[in-house]
Amino acid sequence: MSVPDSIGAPQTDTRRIRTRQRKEDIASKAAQIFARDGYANVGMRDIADAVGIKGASLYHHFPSKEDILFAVCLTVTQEPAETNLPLLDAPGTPTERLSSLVRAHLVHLNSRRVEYIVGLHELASLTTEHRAVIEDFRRQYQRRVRDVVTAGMRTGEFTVADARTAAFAVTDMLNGISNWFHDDGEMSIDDVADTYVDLAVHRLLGAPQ
Amino acid sequence: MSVPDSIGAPQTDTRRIRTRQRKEDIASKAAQIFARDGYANVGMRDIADAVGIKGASLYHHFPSKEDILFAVCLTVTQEPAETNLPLLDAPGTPTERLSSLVRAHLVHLNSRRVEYIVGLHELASLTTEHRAVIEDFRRQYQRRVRDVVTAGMRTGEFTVADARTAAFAVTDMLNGISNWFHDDGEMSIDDVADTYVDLAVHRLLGAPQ
DNA sequence: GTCTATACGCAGATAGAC
DNA sequence: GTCTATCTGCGTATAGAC
Repeated sequence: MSVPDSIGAPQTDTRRIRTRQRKEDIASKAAQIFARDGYANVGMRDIADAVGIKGASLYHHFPSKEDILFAVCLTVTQEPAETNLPLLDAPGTPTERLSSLVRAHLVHLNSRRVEYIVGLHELASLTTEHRAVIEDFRRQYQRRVRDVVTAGMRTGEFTVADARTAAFAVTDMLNGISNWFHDDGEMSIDDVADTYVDLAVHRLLGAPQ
Repeated sequence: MSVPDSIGAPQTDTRRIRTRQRKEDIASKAAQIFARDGYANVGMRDIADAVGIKGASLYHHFPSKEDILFAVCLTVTQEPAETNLPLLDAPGTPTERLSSLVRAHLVHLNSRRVEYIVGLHELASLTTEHRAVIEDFRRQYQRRVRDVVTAGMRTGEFTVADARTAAFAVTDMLNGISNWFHDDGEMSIDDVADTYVDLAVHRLLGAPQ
């Protein structure tokens, strides 16, 4: 409200944004290398090289190497939980709502493909505390998928017998894509999304059409 | 043929078998710890402790830690390739043959659950040469699944549009089970196998019944 | 085949200047 | 916010006796 604030705040914000972008750049570059070589086989110096700074400078942005891994894992668990799950609360049938989630999931997976590889493979290298946070997000996501499957079973749209197993089958199908899909292949991610809505929602779960 | 041979050979064989069992014991114990803590976070001393010997003694059985990992990875790629894939050459329709493969795959996965977790998560820590061997087995397996899907599409049993994508969906579903299935839950592995034959072969691929 | 003792290189992390 | 310099410990692997 006061004059000092209105002058000082923008500068502080700008600096904060630049710092945040640097953090995101580090996490993004690190994810690329982690995905290719495995978290444990990557040194802080390797990450620093990719960013264009020296190893010690990384510690200005992250307190430890494990915190970089944690940031990468959050990207593929917190972001989908916060961005995709609300789609399950939108109006529409279970078929429509789950189809939206599948599409959103695949768009996100495609935009963060290396992060998904890391997040699905390197959980064991997180501290117990960080791992618990990540697994909470995953459990939450899994539970919401299971719940919409149960909802579709109640309406009669989905014809499977066991919601829990079917939900695992669906999420495993979706996340598995990170291991074989490449942007430069014959199919676009939208092609894959169309195919997977058909395979998972209509065929596997039995939704009409 | 000579007397010395007929006396000496059994002893040598016995020793060879004992040595092999020791190797398998080491690989099996190592797989358990790798699956829980991650390959890179496990020391040779940890493995040795689990086996009941000292760290240095492991080098009598394996030339390096990475060779233990390689042995574990072979268990979940070479064994299924050699044991399960012949089921696809047996008499029967594509539906029947793929259903046999799915059941055999899940029985094997259940008997080697921790090895699957390791084999699916730690490939990046293999040497380039070993990794190539493992990926060859996986490609071979994936290709044979795709081929039987294609065969089923030709006979009209399977109603999917793209064999490659459908085959990935099926194998990703199957392997994903290693991350959530536990022997002590409500379902037996045979229950899961029945469910997955239904979900993957009949529902997802569209085989009648 | 297992042991004790040890070599030794690497990688995560810190100190402190600029 | 990045640098140079450095510490330090850990963990794979080896040597060689039993």
